[in-house]
Amino acid sequence: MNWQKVLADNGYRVSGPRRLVMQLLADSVQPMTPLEIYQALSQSGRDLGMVSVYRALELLTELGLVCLVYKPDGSAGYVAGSSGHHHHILCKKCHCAITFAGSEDLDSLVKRVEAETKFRVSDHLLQLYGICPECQEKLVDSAEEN
Amino acid sequence: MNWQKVLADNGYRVSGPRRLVMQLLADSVQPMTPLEIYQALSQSGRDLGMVSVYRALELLTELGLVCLVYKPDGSAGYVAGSSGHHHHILCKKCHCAITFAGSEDLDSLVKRVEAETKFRVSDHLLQLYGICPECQEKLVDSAEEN
DNA sequence: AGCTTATTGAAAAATATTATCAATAAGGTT
DNA sequence: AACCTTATTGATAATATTTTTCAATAAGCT
Repeated sequence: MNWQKVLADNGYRVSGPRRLVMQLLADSVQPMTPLEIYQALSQSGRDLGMVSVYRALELLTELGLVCLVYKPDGSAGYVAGSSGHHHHILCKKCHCAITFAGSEDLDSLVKRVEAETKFRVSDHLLQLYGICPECQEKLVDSAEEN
Repeated sequence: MNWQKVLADNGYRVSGPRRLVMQLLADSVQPMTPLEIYQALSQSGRDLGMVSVYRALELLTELGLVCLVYKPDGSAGYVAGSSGHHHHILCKKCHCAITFAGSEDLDSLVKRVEAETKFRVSDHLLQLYGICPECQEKLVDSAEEN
């Protein structure tokens, strides 16, 4: 199911700005803020308003086509989102973000916390932070130079 | 280890605004935004500047005395933080937030993701969402009325 | 009580986000 | 392929949020 179809099936048009934002995020390995998105598109000659970036992001997020992720410093950015239950892992070095599938791995934790707190858990926010394979390589290389 | 001591031990003074913000958050069951904190304190007669709220929050967060949590709608708020490795669970009804201890529950998930992605994981962001015991009660009560 | 200097608060500046509304363009229809 | 309907855009203005600046204040030491 491609993103154009998701838009169409929900009664939305595949407009220029939406296409630009979606494609940019799909091509980017790093989460981007609204301003970064606007600047990247402007600089590559696309003419669109900041407002359209906000609106496109809002809609695409609502439809699950992009996700809001939190960087290690607490600031937020958008990434193209895969379908299904998933989470993100972010590299602290190069700031790339990739997804991993959600699974029943959290079940035992959720059960424990429900017992402890008497909450009924319905949902969660989970992100991992670390160093991506490429940046691990670079760290090894620079260590060898010494 | 009380919060005054943490401030002092790190070379900071226990000032009026810092005390007000810290005590307000300690008494609040819900995460609060800087603006909400400022308004709550102003309305209860305390005279302090918005800027001081921002500065106090920045410092207290840095020292681990308060935590930034993300509400279900994606907006953020501050809560008084307990010490040690912990996470938060938020109620979708009344928006109260309480902490639960972190543990090795995530280990198997982290191992799986490291194997899948070749990332080296160092850190994580985890929050749970659900319905707190009190709100579960209320839901039952209101159902009985019908 | 006095001294030193971290901290505050008011005001202004810089950023970020949202609302308004006429002009435009997407996608169906002929 | 031209036309019509209306969702969507973009320019501008209005709001809201966060940061900077710097003289005045007060926390904590002596």
